[in-house]
Parts: sequence; structure tokens; C-alpha cells
Amino acid sequence: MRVFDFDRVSKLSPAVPRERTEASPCAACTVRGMTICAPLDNQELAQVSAIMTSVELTSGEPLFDEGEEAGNVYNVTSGTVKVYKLLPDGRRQVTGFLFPGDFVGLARQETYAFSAEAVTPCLLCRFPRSKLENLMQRMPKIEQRLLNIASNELVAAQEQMLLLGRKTAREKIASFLLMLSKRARQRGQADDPVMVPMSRTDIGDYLGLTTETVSRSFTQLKQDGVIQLLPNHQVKLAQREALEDIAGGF
Amino acid sequence: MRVFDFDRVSKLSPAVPRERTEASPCAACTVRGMTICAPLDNQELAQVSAIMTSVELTSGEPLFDEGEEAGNVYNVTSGTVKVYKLLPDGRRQVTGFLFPGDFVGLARQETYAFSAEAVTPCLLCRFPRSKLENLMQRMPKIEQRLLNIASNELVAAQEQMLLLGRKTAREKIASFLLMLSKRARQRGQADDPVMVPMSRTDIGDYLGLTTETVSRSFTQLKQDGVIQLLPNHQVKLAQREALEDIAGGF
DNA sequence: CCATGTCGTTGATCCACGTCAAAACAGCCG
DNA sequence: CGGCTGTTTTGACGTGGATCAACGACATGG
Repeated sequence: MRVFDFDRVSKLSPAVPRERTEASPCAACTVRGMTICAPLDNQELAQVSAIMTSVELTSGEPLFDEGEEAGNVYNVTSGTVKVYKLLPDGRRQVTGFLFPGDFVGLARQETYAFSAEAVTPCLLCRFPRSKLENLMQRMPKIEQRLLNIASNELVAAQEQMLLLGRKTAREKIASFLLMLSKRARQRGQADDPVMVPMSRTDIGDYLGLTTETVSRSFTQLKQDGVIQLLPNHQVKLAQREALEDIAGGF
Repeated sequence: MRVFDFDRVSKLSPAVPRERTEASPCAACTVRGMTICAPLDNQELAQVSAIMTSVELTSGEPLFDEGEEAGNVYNVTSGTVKVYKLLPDGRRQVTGFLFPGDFVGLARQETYAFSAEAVTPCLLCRFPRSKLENLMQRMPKIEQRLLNIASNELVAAQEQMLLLGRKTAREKIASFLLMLSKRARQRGQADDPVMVPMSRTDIGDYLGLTTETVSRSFTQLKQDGVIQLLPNHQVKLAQREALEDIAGGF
């Protein structure tokens, strides 16, 4: 596929708390290093924060639906969001999970190409698309950042196609757990007992499986001693090496 | 997923032959309207064409391999290219087919995230990445165009995930034929007897199926009178409406 | 025009995962 | 603490597509 990256500005770095003295709500943002705001200086940040509003979602609350007019873009600051597409008969494909620092954007059309919904209670930054576009005219750094984000997503999308088209249920679950672990680490969070906040149904819809098969694959990996299922939606990666071999198709 | 589009510059338009008088090889480019070069004026085009070299590939010839250093990006000007990822045991996922006007780019890493190979004899424009980056500094229009391209690809990637994760073999084949038809139309080519230049194996690797299942699904659609299999890799969409219903999961 | 390799089609069988059903469990509130 | 509700797990069974195996249909070159 045709991924690209001309971003020389900023590499993805673990989020570190920032302490600032200005009044901007972005000043204390703990995930700025991973967001669209990463390359901005304080003055630019103030301009961006001026058009931003906060959004709070409870578990299961929709953010927007596929086909709706795409008026806003978002940045997740806390919680987990899922984005998905539906077939007319209700079959669902979750195309991604979004964590703090992740960007929820939109298609080139004037309508969203997918639905987005909170998996856990969430906090997001909302930017009206038109206003952000104006801002981008004056700040090409944002455009570069977006291209960089899009490139990363494209690489991830291809990886997911390989998973969906060619991996077994066991391999899919192993890959999924490692993906969660890696992304938690990138956010500066614990990467070993991995938080798995989403339901079996959501996982199945993400991996192209049923809940029953997801559950059975977890059980099987547990019985093989590769993982341990802990309380509170946590999973211990008891044998990370083995899990990586399974995920990679060895 | 987090797609985005801030491109107000150029909408995708059917490729029309252009007649120009300058010496630039791009002057006569028949697919310029769809490429990265679309928004450029003649003077800019000359600068871009100065760093461009032509590449010719025979059927089955590799363009580059996953993991290789990503030194160049390409634009397909004629022929069909496939891009794919492999698992260690040889399982293959074709993540895309590229036609004239399509861009073959790269990941944010310094290495390609996938392999690319000619399906038919091909002609491509090659751009050294570093030189194009320099050019982009001076021509933000190219950057905007790339973001636009990346956004479109992200939408397509999500559609493909829905297909891979949730559609039946029959629905996959129907969707595939309609995709080929639509893209041919966008290029200004015949969209009804649709050209299907790739092998059953390639189609299977794109749709997450085996060659046998691809063949059986074609036969089934033919027997249902929805399509006709013509010589020379062509397929007639005898009942486009019905095909669209099947593809959409109705 | 036939020999030869590649690709596509068809048939028979198998199995990973889906489906259907029910039990076990986990929150949650009264 | 116990009943209620939704989620996860487990079990029994069915099936769509994979696998294995011929066979037919083209292209290509001698």
C-alpha cells in the first residue's frame, strides 16, 4: 500500500506530564507528546486551545455515527474509544481502538466513514473541523503532524489486514494482546499486566471472530501457560516470547 | 479509525490526456490528474520531473521488498502493481492493487512495511525520497496532496477490514469486482466489462480466501447470471444492482 | 501444430470456527 | 446479603471455506 512519511518534526515519544504556567487547559495535558499538538510552541498551543472544547462520554455513549456530517475531530485524553463499521444485517467490524493521545479524525467526504463510541468513560478534546482547517493554513506543522499520524495508521491498517485475512484465532488473540501492551508502553503505562477494557464482543468484532472463539482462545492460551487472566480486565503476559512467536505465525 | 482530510485543493477527477509543449516527460502524462502532481503548475512540475526517473517492470518483477531500505517512492503510470505482506510460513496478504495514477509510498520507518511487485508489465515514476522531501518544503501543495491521498487510503483500508473480517466469500468477490469497476471508471477506463489482470491466487490473497474458493465463487456468480466470465481477463457485470446488493451484505 | 508449463476449475473430504444452548460468574442495587 | 442483569465461559453440534487431488484450458515456444 501507499504509505508515506515526510515528518521530520517529531517522533512518537512516551507521554510525560508537562507543567506549564499559562492558563490554557492544554498546559497540563499529559498526552500532548503523542497528539496533534506535539509540535506546537506555547503561542500556537494557545490558538489551538482557543477553538477546543472538552467532551465527556460515559461507557457505551456514541461520539458520532457513520454517515453523519463530519463537523468535528477529536483527540482522546482519557478512556478508550472504539470505531467501527456495520453491515445492513448488523455484522460489525471494529476498525480500531483509540487510547489517550490518539486522534479521531474523518474522511475526505463531508460525512464520517465510521461510527465512534466510548468503551469506558472518556474525556476528549473536540476541534471544529473548519476552525482547525483555518489554523492549519497558518501552521503547516499541524499538517505535517497529521500526515505523520495518517502514515502510522496506514501501516497499522496493513498489519490488521494481514491479521484479519491470514491469521488463526490463536494468532489473532496473541497479536491483539501484544498490540495493547505495546501501545500502553508508548503511553508510558504499564505494559505487562495489560489492561483489556473492552468486551469479548468488541474484541471479536475487531479480530473477525465470535465472542465464543475469543473466549476459547483466551482459555487455551491460559492453559498453555502463555498468559494469565487477572481480575479487573487485566491480562498477565506470562511468556511474552512465546506470545510473540504465536502472534508472528512461527 | 482516525482519518482526516484538510485538502481543499483538488478533488479526484477522471484522468484526461494532457497536451503540453514543454519538454518535460510529465507534460504528456495521462494520469496526472490523479497523482501527487495534480495540484502543481508547469514550473513546479518541471522541478518535480527533474528529480524523477522512469522505471519499467515486467510481469512478476519485484519493485521492492518489505524490510528493504525505503529510498524511493513511486507513481504508477501504466500496468498493475500488487503490494503485500508475508508471514514466516509463506501465508500472504495482498494489502492493495495499484493502477495508473496510484502512489506507492512508504512508512515512517526507514524501511518498507510491505513488498511491491508488478502484476502486469508496468511503467512507474520513481522519486528519491530525500529529494522529494526537499521539494515538499517549498511546495506545501504536495504535502496537502499526500495527506489527501493518505486519507483516502485509510477509508479504503477500513472498508477492506470490514470485508476481511465480516463478509462471506461471495460478498468478498462481489465487492472486489465492484471496486475494480469503480477504480477503472475513475481512471476514465471502461467500467463494465471490467479488466481483472491479477491471478486467482492474488485475488485470494487480497480477499483472505484460497484460489479454489475464489474460483468457486466466480462460478457461482456466473451461474446465478450476475456476472459473465469473458476471455482476456475480463468480467461482464451482467446485473450490477444484484452485485451491489451482494457486496453490501443485503 | 504439438509439447509443456502455468493457471483455473471442479470434486471429495476435513476441520477451524460459527452457531445454538446453557451454565458460571460478576457487578450492582435494594 | 441475595436477587437481577449482563457478560463470560463451556459444551455439543453444524458448516463455510480450506485442503488435497485430478483434470481442463490456455498461453508460449519450439
